[in-house]
Amino acid sequence: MDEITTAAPTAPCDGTDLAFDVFSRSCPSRRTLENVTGRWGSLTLGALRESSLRFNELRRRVDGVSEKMLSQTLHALERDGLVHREAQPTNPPRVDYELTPLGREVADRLLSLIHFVEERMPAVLDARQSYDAARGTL
Amino acid sequence: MDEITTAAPTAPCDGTDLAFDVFSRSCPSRRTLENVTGRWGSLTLGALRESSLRFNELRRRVDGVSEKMLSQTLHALERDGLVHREAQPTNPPRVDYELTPLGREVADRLLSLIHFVEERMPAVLDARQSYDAARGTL
DNA sequence: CTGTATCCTGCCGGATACTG
DNA sequence: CAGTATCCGGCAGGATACAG
Repeated sequence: MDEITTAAPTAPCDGTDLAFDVFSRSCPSRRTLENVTGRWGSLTLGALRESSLRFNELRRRVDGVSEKMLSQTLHALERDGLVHREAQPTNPPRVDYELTPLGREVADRLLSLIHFVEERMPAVLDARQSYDAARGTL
Repeated sequence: MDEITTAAPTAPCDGTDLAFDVFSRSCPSRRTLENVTGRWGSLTLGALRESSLRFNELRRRVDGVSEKMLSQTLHALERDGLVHREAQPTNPPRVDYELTPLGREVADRLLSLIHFVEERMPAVLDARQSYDAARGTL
């Protein structure tokens, strides 16, 4: 079933008292951070912050995601307690995905970042031009 | 040189007036978001927010990153105008990396997310146990 | 509609060696 | 120290087919 099993070896983290320091390899928080900030995780959480959505609504909103990756992403986020899956046993089946309270707090911080990046894209694009121009004339 | 050249095809984004909507494929902001939130990008920005660092200091701080990936990550972030590279022509060479003002604003939002995730890891770990337990008994 | 199972490929990224 | 060049294995992830 192609899991994203975390499999922290034995030690949760380093011997420090910063219990979940994401900077150390083999700390479970790093994996969660990757689930959250990853290519599809960030967009999925962002989309769900706006409203709860069904599977195919999500697929359309997160432009470019495949069925497989969306399914995988949702499972990982559900497992981490950030997304709640609400299945209605109707026919045809209807499944809604919504953020948990914890997921909402994560998504808020994520969206703050996302919106900031979108807002400042002109500056980023300028920086790229300067950088590429400087490179070109070397 | 194994670039991370963005190469937006022609259209910057979708035909919408949301100029840089990260949710649409082939919008440059999505690539920048990936540079920022990616596996190594997020940790690199997080580390540099605390203090400016030299190449090998960064390598040690961002536990697990290879020379190649750190180099690549730094180039991408520098190109996007988030990181400034200060090389001193001494011998042995000394190069310091520091955030630009824009990079600092991005890193602040990123660290808000990172710290929140670290802080809530116990809840995440609990959620995982419940999820896995429920799966196991199916 | 909401997914899972399978196959297959590209490229991510680690290891290693080398340069200034 | 601060990187670049090269090789190459593994896995992310897309396409497709199928199931409930």
